[in-house]
Amino acid sequence: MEGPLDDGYSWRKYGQKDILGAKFPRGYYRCTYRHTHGCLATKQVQRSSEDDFLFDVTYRGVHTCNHCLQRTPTPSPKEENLIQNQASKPQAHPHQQQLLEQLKTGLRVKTEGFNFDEQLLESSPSFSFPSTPPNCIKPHNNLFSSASMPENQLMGNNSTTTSAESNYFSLSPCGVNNFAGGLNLQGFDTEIAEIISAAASTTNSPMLGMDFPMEQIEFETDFPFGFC
DNA sequence: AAGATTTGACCATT
DNA sequence: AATGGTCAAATCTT
Ligand SMILES: [Zn+2]
Repeated sequence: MEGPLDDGYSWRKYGQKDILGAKFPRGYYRCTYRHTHGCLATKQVQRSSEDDFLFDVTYRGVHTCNHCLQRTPTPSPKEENLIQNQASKPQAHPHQQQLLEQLKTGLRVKTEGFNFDEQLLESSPSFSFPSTPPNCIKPHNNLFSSASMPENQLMGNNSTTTSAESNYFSLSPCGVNNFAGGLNLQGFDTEIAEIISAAASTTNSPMLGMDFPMEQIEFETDFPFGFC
């Protein structure tokens, strides 16, 4: 029924747990192609305690399944409005939805330096697996960045989804995480390749018009073998 | 029959 | 002992 919007990948649920403090259980998913293609990407979905239509989604690992043709994430299209969310912390960056997409698609993102977009764009589907080769693609540094993008989706039957995409993007240098928002990644230490968490709001209250659905993505990278 | 979900047991950490 | 994450058998869906 409702879950966070589709992120374009296909996942297989392998567990669910009640988490202390949370009113809803957390679902554990791993890439459908784990065995067939050895893809180790996983994600966790947790419905937010307070905002009922918010979901925190945490991605871990990158997809190495070049096969999965990822469908376009969620709804389609285009849209136009964006809403800045209240939230906020980060600086908003206007253009870059693509980024998001990429993010979502999991193909990494990170840019090295600090800043910006341009580079981000490069990360494209072309290369795929980071697994082995550390560096290159992914940034050698582990910085993690977070972005948020709002998205709307109506549920019920008709789904019109309008969505906006404004995103915020923030990067921080090695190690520190500062996303205030909502989640925390607990320790990042060992070997997590990459974690991305996103909170997506899904359906909203049908009637009320506003929700600002927002989706937030955060992710953390660990040094593949790297440094930092 | 094959693939996906559900769900409690089981394991690792703290 | 309490938590969070994963496994796997039973079950449901294609
Ligand atoms: Zn995958």
